[in-house]
Amino acid sequence: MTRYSRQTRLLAAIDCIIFGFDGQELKVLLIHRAFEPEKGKWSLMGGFIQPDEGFEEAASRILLQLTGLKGVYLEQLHAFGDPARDPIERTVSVAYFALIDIHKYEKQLSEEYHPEWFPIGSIPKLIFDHARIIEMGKEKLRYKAALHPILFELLPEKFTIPQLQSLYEGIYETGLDKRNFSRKVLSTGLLIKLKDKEKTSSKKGAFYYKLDKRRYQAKFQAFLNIIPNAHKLS
Amino acid sequence: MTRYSRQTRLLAAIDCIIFGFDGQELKVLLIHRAFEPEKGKWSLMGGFIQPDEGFEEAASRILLQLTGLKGVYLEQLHAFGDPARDPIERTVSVAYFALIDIHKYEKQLSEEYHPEWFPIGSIPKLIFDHARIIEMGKEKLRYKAALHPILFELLPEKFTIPQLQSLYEGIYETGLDKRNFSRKVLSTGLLIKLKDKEKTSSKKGAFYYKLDKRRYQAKFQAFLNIIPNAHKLS
DNA sequence: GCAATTCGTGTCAAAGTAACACTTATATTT
DNA sequence: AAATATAAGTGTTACTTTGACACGAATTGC
Repeated sequence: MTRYSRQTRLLAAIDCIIFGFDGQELKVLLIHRAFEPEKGKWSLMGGFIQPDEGFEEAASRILLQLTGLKGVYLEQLHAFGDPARDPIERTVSVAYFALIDIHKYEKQLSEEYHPEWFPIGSIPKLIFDHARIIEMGKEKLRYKAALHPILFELLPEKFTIPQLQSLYEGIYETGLDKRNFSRKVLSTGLLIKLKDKEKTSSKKGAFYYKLDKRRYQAKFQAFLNIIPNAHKLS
Repeated sequence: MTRYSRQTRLLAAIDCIIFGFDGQELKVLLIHRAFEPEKGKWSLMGGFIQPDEGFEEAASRILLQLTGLKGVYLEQLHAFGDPARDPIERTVSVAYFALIDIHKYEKQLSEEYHPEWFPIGSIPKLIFDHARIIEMGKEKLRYKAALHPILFELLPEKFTIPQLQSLYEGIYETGLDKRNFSRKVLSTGLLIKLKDKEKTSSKKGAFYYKLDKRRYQAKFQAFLNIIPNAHKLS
């Protein structure tokens, strides 16, 4: 026996939602689709799964192609299998989302795709079901970030507490009390205070912190509860 | 343009983890695989995705085939894509998990598969990567049930609070204080007390409750936090 | 009518949460 | 050099939630 008989075979693709944070709002990196159909339209970065390539492997490859980045936070979001989602030929898509430091991304790498960052609230019209994929990705990011310290993946190695707070405020589109916020994040024990300050955004300057990577690994599953009333989230 | 050229096509299957609760422990329904390879070995219930069939649709079909049940709680768990997971031919699997009332399941329906319930702690050797799929399913169920009221799906329409508590204790393999437990579940406002009692398991008898379906829909996203120290879960 | 069993409930101390305002450090302006 | 403007950093208090803990109530079988 070498194959299963009388079964339909189909294409499998990976699509990546690439999230970044510019200091103000959550953004998504989109490309101009490189081939027909819908060539030139806005799309998530994606690609077909190659023979002998696993899903994570394919997702990393695609991410590397567009951003030049390796070792990035990458998580499977959902598999999309509507028979009509690609009009040319049935293609299932396994969607991943990646969290990257937006400053590490070098635009010039990928001339071919003319990528651009879009605020999560102003996504252009997208091909196929990519709008729905992004919607689900945004929800999962909010959900997960309310419980686990993953948003650090969107920041540079050194960051200030006000920057971290802006990030949470941007993701949840809400204001947070800075006294409560700082008390909570510091109480996790995940942050190490550095000696230098970030001075561009205030006269006084804010101390830099970095992640305590050992504890980050260990406490990853711990619930942060940064967001008051996280249970009211959709 | 009718097809994408130079891309490999592959098989796509659905596998279903069917969870049930017998009053003592969490169980999984397994079958004897019906065809080669590994014919007769223990396996999750599954099947190939048919042309023009979406994932949820396929998962429902497969569940119906084995259990005769419709309208069951069904959620996508994860897509598995290791190129070598099926030795015959590359097959990706989209795994779903279902929560059913174990008493509604009628064994005789599915002669073909010789299905059996196994306690989650005593799963036999399974084909392919099904052991890992179940492991992930168990974790996701625990994770999700700590935050959302999904375990009701495992109980009959009418149930008592002691039964509900046994369920939580079974899922989390822990003991719970009945005073605190009852206070918490009642405070959700999801339960409606009925006038009759369940009398088989105690002399005094325990009042039946049923779910308030309106509030269940509305509060589904609400965090229950039934499990003290849920953040210590793996 | 006595014993045995499981159901059902209340209190209290501790921890966690959310609301709230002022001082500090520094750069810029006058 | 003094005044001003700006964002950083910090502490207290009231309230809510949590977890630990024990006994009376209802019923059955002996």
